[in-house]
Order: sequence, then C-alpha cells, then structure tokens
Amino acid sequence: MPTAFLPIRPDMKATIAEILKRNQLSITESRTKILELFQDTGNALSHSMIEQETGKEFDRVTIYRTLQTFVEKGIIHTIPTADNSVLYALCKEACTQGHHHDNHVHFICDQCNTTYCLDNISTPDIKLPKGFIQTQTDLVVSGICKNCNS
Amino acid sequence: MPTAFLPIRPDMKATIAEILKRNQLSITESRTKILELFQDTGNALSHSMIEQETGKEFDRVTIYRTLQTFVEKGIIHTIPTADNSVLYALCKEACTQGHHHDNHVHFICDQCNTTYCLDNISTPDIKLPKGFIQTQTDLVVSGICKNCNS
DNA sequence: GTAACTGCAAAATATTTGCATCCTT
DNA sequence: AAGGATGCAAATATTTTGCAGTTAC
Repeated sequence: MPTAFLPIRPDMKATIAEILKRNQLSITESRTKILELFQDTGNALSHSMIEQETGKEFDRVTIYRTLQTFVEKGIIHTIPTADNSVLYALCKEACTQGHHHDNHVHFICDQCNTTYCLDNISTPDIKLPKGFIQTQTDLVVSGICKNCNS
Repeated sequence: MPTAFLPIRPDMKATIAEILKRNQLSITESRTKILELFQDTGNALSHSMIEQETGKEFDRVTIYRTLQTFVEKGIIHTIPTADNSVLYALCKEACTQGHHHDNHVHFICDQCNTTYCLDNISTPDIKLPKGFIQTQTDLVVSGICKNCNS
C-alpha cells in the first residue's frame, strides 16, 4: 500500500498508457505527464499546481482541456472544498475501474493545504427528509494531516 | 425598541437589524436586502443569484463585499459544491447564535439546482487514519429534491 | 491520411483593489 | 463630524472559445 511514496517505476508508463487507451484517449505528452503527476503525488491537485509542477511545459488551456477530458472519462474527479477552490484527484478505484462515483472521504489539511483521498473510508448513509432522493455524497473533512501533526 | 416608522414586516426587519447590530455592522440597504433575501428563499444563493434577485439594485462589488463581511462575521457560510461554484447560505443556528461551524448536511438538487441546508441532519463522526486531526466536516448530498420529485 | 490534440490569440467571466463620494451613527 | 459603506473605474485572475498548425494512430 505504499504506492504513494514511490519514485519512478518502469511499468508506470505502461499503466498510464493503459488508462488512456482504456478510455479511448490518444496517448499524448501532456496527458501522460499530468496523469503521472497525479500518481506521483497521490494527492489532489489544482489547475495552478499542475501548471507549476509541469514547469509551464504545457499551455494553460491544454491543462484545462486535459482535466476536463479526464473528468468526463471518470479518470479523475473534482473535490468540493470548503473554500471553493477547484481540486482534482485521481483515485484508485476510479483509476482502475473507470468508476464515476467516488464515495470516499476527502481530507484537506488546514496547515499545508494538501488534500488526501481517504480511499478506504467510505461515506456514511444519510437519512434524508421525505421526498429527497440521493444520488451522490461528498464528504470533506478538514483539519491537520499526519505530516503536519508531528 | 424597534424603529417606529417601519414598512411591511416589522418582525423581520427588526430581526435583520438585530443580526447586523449584534455583529457590529451598520444597517445599510444592501446588507438588509441581501439578508432578507436569504431569509425569504431559505436556500443557498450564489453571487449571481443575488445580483439577479436584487434586480441589479446594488453594485456587483458591493455584493462581493457584503457576502465577504457576512462570512467573516459568521452570519452566512460557504457551501462546498460538487461543481465548485460558490454558494452561500444563512443557517438558523448560525443566524441566531453566531456559530461559525455548520455541521449540518447540504443537499443540492441535480434538477432545479436548489441547495438546501438540512439543519436537522448533522454530519456523522468519521474515523480518520492515525495522525489526522479533524476540525470540520462538510457533507454535501446531491440528488432530486422534494419539489422536483413529484 | 485523418481525426484528434495542442498552442496561441482573444473573448468572456469572475474577483479584487483604489479612490472619491455618500450614508450611518 | 467621523468612520465606515458604496459605486465606479480599472486591474487582476480565471475559464472558455475559435482556429490554424501539429501529432497520434
């Protein structure tokens, strides 16, 4: 389960290509690099973070379009945040199975601002008032993360 | 003593004035009208909705500043949404007691896009991984609301 | 070769800031 | 009267769109 910390894995490229292929997307440099970034960091990223981390290698617009495509294909998903900034995250299930509904909890650190996908904590069932039908649940917890708490 | 020369709904005006006063804010037309709007609709509102509903009576900037002030004072709060649009809501507890933490569930209707504060449903306790400290929980459920479901 | 993707330019939209004027207290 | 609030202008930031050139397959 230490997948989050790993450096460069030879088969990672292959995996990324597979993800793209599986979703009928052509394998381009921007898509590969951006997906790679999500895998390497393991955390949620914003548009500007991606712009930074890729060293301005890609056009701002390309990043917008890439993220949009990934969201449409269910490769990544947006995370609702308390400050309403736009965050995207690649999650294991979504990544490997193309799921669209991510029913896990997200955690945002107030200190370092990192967002974690807590994949193994699923969202609880909520009993809604009469007449309301539930299709999706987003749960965001904020506080201090394990790195800042030491 | 409430003001002597008051129009339509003395009760509500007084209440709104009280809220402002309690928060050391001067009672101005924009603040009163915007607060009134939140009370009247009972739902979450976006900046543009407010602009619409107030009939362009106030400057765009004034609305931004009013909302920001209200958030700072804890009169309203932002709601994290799945599509990352910025929504604000006045909630009963926050309104009457000045609470800052709103631990209730929000519901967004996929059909009519209305956002409800489900004040009487509180957020569940989440067991976080070791090392994580929780300070706030935001839970947003989306689906079909009671109005659209009939 | 063709369809899809990218980069550039520019438009459209959203948000913030400075300042002079007006309003609340 | 004084300080805060508003409106206007403009700066800044964010996101979208059109199109021509390039790349993946």
